[in-house]
Amino acid sequence: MSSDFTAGERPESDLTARARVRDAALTQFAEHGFKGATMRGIAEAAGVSLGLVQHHFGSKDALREACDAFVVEAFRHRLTRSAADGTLGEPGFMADLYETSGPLLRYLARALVDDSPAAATVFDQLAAGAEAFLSETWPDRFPAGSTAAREAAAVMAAMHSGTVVLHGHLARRFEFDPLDRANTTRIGKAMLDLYAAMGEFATSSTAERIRESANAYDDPNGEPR
Amino acid sequence: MSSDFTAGERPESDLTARARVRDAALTQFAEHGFKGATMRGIAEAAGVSLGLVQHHFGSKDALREACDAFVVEAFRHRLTRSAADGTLGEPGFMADLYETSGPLLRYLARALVDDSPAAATVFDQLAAGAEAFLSETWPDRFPAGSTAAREAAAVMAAMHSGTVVLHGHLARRFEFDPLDRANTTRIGKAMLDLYAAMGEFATSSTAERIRESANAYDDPNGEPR
DNA sequence: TTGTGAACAATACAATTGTATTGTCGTTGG
DNA sequence: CCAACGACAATACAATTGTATTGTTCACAA
Repeated sequence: MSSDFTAGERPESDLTARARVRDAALTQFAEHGFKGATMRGIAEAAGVSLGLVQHHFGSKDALREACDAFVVEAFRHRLTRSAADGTLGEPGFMADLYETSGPLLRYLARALVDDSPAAATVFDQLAAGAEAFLSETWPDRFPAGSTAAREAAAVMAAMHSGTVVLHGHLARRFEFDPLDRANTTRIGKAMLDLYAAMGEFATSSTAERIRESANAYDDPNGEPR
Repeated sequence: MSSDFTAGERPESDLTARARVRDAALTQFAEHGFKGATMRGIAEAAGVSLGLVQHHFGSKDALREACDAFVVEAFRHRLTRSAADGTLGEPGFMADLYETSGPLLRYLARALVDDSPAAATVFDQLAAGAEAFLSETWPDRFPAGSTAAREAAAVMAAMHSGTVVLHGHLARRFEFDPLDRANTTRIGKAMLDLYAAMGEFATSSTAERIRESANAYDDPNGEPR
């Protein structure tokens, strides 16, 4: 509640010990995974004793739940705000997120592949936001509540999350320091270029052939429903 | 070398014990992560003793390296083949991959976020394939060897990998069993629909405004170089 | 003042886990 | 025939790790 983890620089010392432990846990979980992170490692990173970590959170599972709740709340804030001004569908949204709250996103990336319930919640919110964006922008193609909108939004959420979860590999290919700011906008621009090109591909005859072969796979008899 | 892990059904019993241990390790590592998986769990899943796992692979790290090498080789095969017939850029490629070699992909998904060297190799091959696809399809927009091609390809690799790494969440939103075949094609079709729509967005005036604001961020002075 | 409880630390303990050691059995090469 | 070697198993061992226990300090209310 009272951590400025999401806002750029943090004093690191004026935080309550409990908040410092939670922040350290977020980083350790993100870096080594839930199993890989240790209570003692978290305590050391937070500059407190092992006993204090237990005193405030009880168990390792409870600590994870606290981290999950914190991340869910932080992203809910962020997502509702971006959904309000309609920037959620923009390709730069994810890159921007990574800039302002790196540790949070790295934790979320881990949680997404460990499929913790918190990650599912955030992903669902992301997909819901994407669905709203698609339905508002193209009401004809993605009617609100349609499965077309729902499925396209899910894919959009997965693909855009991919640029976050795989941010390390992306950075290696871009040849810049993954922690360096002012470089994440290049990812957003590359996404726009890619979308522009692949948009043509998706409406080409080649793509149409792919769609048909996919239909044939879904329905081998080729009969109309 | 002699495992048909990548080909649909596997007899599970006519494999050499060493291969069965490797296959079990792939599944266990994919399911619980490297730290979370245990030697004893792998031995039990393979139906052998703990001692045999050590006898064949020496240590847990060596076992991971063996898994890495196997996965890299399997994907190299698959990618070079798909690059040959030009299907690598098609949105259904990833979904198709998931169908035919699910355990392999789940292992790769874990490796990608644990950033093992093997995952980096596969991702680089994926990005290289995507770059070739882009440069061949749009030589004007993505000239071979240009940074535009390189960066767009990296983003494409990350986004498409996202549909694999986050396949569990995708399946939850699609409301079908992630292990069920004949459903992954719907992901490919949704990707085409999304690309078609976002392609228009990427060429809209809104996107152009985004590009400009990104440029301003890169170069606050706005001065020409 | 006193005592009550929270913040914080140090230690003890049992379970897990990777690895080393030792042993058995079947095959194979001389 | 037998020695050697690899496949395979059982056990032992030390290190790590989560958690329980106990103790200390200090603020604050009665």
